[in-house]
Amino acid sequence: MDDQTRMMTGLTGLGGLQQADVGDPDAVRKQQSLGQPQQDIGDILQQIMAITDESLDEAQARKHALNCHRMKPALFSVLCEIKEKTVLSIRGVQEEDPPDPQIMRLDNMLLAEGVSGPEKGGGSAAAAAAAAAAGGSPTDSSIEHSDYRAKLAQIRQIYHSELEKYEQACSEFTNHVMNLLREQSRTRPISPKEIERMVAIIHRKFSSIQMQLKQSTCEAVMILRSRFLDARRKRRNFNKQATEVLNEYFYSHLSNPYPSEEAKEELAKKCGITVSQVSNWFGNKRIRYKKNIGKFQEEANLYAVKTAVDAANVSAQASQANSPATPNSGTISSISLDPKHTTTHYQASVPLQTLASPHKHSDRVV
DNA sequence: CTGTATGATTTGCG
DNA sequence: CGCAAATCATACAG
Repeated sequence: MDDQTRMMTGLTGLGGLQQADVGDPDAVRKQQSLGQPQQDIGDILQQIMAITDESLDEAQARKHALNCHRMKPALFSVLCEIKEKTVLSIRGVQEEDPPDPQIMRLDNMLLAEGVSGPEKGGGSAAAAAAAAAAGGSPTDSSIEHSDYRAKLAQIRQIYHSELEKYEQACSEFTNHVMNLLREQSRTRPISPKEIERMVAIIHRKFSSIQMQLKQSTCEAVMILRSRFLDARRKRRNFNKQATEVLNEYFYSHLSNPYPSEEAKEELAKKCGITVSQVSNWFGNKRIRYKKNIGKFQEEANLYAVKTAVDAANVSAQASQANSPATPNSGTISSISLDPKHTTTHYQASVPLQTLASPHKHSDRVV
């Protein structure tokens, strides 16, 4: 590597150890017997350089010979020292670790989508995460579309298994490299810092791979999401019975067609739809009714009759013929918009009718 | 294919 | 956050 050559030149430069009689294998023995350290060192270095050109067996033998050389420990320590310095300087130069904003964004998104969060956290966790992530995704907390969930779960599973795979591969590889380096450190000067650096490099590489994984997971989620939204736009009409139930409620509460949360839940259950669908329905219904009451006249009469029949069935309280007040009794109405009108009286303060229509109580009175 | 009905979404307000 | 209003995009009837 780069370090190695630098180290070598550094060393030779340091000691001025260039030798004339290089390349002669027999030189070692001659020099050894002569006991000239400088020559020794130069020669040893030369031999080290030459090792790559030798056959494996020869190289092995040479290596062993060098290892047993009496100068070896000293030379080794010098090399280590130099290496330490170079590695340190390299480290100093290229050590910067800014928390990548890109990866942070990906993390946040995955968390918000409930992909990387706690297992099967459910809508609440996802919503909370979304809220925390400030992204403010319009996550409907009551998404019950199992398709979407199933696919999201699938993505999550793939994501996690891949992540695990990478993590495992990373640690395996790191271990491998560390073992290798440790092994080599007996014959080659390797400082702990260098190992550390190597590990850091490996981790960086692997985390970049992980980022790619996160990126593509995000993309998959986005695609799924958009497709899901499209699918939601591909609406299906509610079945007849559901609209009937809804209409019944609407027209029997025409004076105050704002079902409470509980009422919505009940309606949703009865109709086999979600609470937000109930809310949508009432929102649409109110606005459309108000916009063109005439158009709904027939419908209104129809359900008014229905309600009247029901009311008659339930109780013979003729005293309040005016108010069809729901079977579940009046506790709810006080919650909604107009606290003032709790004091019995007529339903004069009706938002719908006040806004739109010349008061036509007649249709409601049956 | 066209017009209407209708569920869902967006926008803006309090 | 719940609602009104406007709007979108499809379903459905003719």
